[in-house]
Amino acid sequence: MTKDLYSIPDIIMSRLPVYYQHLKKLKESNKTYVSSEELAKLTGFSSSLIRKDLSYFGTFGRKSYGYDIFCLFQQIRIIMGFNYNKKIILIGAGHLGQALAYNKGYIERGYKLTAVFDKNPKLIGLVINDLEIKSISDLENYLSENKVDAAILTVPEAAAQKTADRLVAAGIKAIWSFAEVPIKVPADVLVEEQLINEGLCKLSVKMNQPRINKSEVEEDFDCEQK
Amino acid sequence: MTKDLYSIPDIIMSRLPVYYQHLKKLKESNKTYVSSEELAKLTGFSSSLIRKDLSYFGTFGRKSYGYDIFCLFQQIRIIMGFNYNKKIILIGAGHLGQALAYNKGYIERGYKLTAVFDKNPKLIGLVINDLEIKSISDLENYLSENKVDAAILTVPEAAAQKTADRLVAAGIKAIWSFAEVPIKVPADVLVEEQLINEGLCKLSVKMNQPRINKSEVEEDFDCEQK
DNA sequence: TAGATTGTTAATCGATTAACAATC
DNA sequence: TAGATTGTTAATCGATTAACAATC
Repeated sequence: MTKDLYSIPDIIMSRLPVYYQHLKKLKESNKTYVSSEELAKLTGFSSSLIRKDLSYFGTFGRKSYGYDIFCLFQQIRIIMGFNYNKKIILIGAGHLGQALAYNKGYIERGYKLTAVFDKNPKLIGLVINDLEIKSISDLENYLSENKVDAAILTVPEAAAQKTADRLVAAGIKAIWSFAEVPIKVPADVLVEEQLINEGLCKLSVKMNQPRINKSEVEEDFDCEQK
Repeated sequence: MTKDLYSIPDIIMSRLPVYYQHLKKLKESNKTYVSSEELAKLTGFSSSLIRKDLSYFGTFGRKSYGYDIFCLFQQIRIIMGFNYNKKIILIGAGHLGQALAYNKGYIERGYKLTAVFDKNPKLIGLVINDLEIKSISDLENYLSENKVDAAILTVPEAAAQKTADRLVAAGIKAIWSFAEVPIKVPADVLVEEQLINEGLCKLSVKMNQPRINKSEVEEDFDCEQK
């Protein structure tokens, strides 16, 4: 029996992509079941935590067998909304934008990239991954004629807020933003800020731990308040 | 007085990039101080949590003024290790790899991108962002002659593990992996998995909430155990 | 001074773990 | 059957919040 999925806490939601990734991999193996202990080894979460998490989604476990890999995978897809078709557009066809135009992750997550926009006349008209780059001046027109669920924002920092404002004004309710600068939107619009360099930060923090432990920090730093 | 920085919990560490991003922005304004209440509005964290977090790093706050923006910014840079110079290389010059070669985030975080490698003969020799793409067969040779602190892994999924193994064998201790597949490394090697499509997942989950709340889920799904 | 805001403590809240009965 | 492993409860652990004295 499935519990009220609406009540699944954020922290569990944040582990879903990790389960998804590993189950996808497991699905390709010839195994049918996976135990919480095996998932623990793969994910780094404790087996106890995994059993607790999974119990939110229903009862896929069979005592002494483990979890049905395929069922679990399907259910996580449903909770994450991957089984629901969504249209997404890309604003900004610079280096990162182009890489995202070639991203293979859309389909399996239920997204279809339907249009790419840019401001640069040199890019407009070029075709990337079968999509012709449209002029950003056509944005409002396009959105009035096509139902679009979300937009990817990969414009330069300076243009990010203005472009987001245009998207919101044109009715977009979800933005995946790669702008390094935080953007402001009304409360009914979802923004997912993808700090692309966050991984670089985390790596740096971890590489830094041994040095910080030797506490050369205070010496380096002469900005303390008295 | 600064506490033992080594003991800063992961959860606080994970908020550092957010503080960093907002302080960087604030630094450009003409303000000298920012209050925990203002930071709360910007970050979405509670002012109480922010004061608690910041108290770990030292005493930058002045009662009735707030926090010295520049000092706080500097200290967070130190904790994240941005003031320490690191060399990084890029393996895989496909669409995403090229976008990362043009990424402007390295310098301010103390990284310098020093080499780009690829397997594809059509790419080898091309210059992207002033770096000539080298053959992956030169990897070991390059690493034996150059001190490198970290590697960015943007090779296709199928090559990810093997390439990671080569990097580890050649002495690399930190990998920023964009492979969609989890990679295995020895315990003394740091891996930061950047699930590029995680933002897409999060967006999807949030867009899905209203529908899930109407609980069409159980009907959709006929994979339950009996 | 009066108002503002920190730094910190204690209280609360929530998440994780340990343990084990149930059972395949 | 005996061994394995879930699902769940209670105990623990850790993180967040509320509150307020200190003080600029």
